[in-house]
Amino acid sequence: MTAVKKHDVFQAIADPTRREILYLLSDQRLAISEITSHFSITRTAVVKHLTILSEAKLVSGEKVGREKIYYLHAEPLTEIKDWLSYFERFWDNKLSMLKYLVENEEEDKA
Amino acid sequence: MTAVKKHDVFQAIADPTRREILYLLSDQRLAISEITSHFSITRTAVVKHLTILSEAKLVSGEKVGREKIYYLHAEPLTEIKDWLSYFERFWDNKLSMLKYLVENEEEDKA
DNA sequence: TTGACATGAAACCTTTTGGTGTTATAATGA
DNA sequence: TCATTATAACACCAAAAGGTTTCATGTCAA
Repeated sequence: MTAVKKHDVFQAIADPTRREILYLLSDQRLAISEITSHFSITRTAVVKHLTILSEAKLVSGEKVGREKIYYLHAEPLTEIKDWLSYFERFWDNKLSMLKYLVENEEEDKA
Repeated sequence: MTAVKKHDVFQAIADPTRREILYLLSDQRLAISEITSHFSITRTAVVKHLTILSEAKLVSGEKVGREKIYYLHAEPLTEIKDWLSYFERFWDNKLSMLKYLVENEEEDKA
């Protein structure tokens, strides 16, 4: 898919297959063929998804014998969490927002 | 880009321009041309980004006179927050994880 | 009514995505 | 040693992403 460093963590989680891979690796370390067995796509396609996840530093692979074992590295997801935190006030403060609107409405009446 | 409903919220936030648009709209409602003035891309490209954001229900547009005013609708971002919450244990529990590892190491020594 | 402004819509272009298939190489196990 | 297993490394492909340009249409303000 790609050669150099390109994909960031936002792009990495954009694909449902990649999100599923992250979920699989949250429980256990898995070889490429084991990951592939969970999907209906080819091993080659899985490897490309793993490459993108690697570029985003979300997974790492380690060669063990003839297998390559992948494992989760969740820390980069904090970047998304941080980005999200800015927008949290727009749903967390729904009640205070409503309160504010009601108060202003009463001022209009007065 | 697309006609029918296709893009989900994960795809919508994958693009940095779209994330910037969401940020712009968090302060104020803006017309298409006003949004465009913040970027170095054409109005047409901005409209396509707005369409994708609309499909993900993250923004809505309202025609006012000859302008089309867009505004933020942040609630769908909770889907990302919820997804993220599953992985939070992998960075929040770093200290407990370390504690666990140290304890196991001592057991190995014994 | 006439421009200037704001948008809509279509056609087109290039690069990236998400897949496939094939071939080659390395480790395993009987 | 030999067939099997697990990957790596390519080449190839259709469709989607992200842009652009061009032209048409609706609206506001004189």
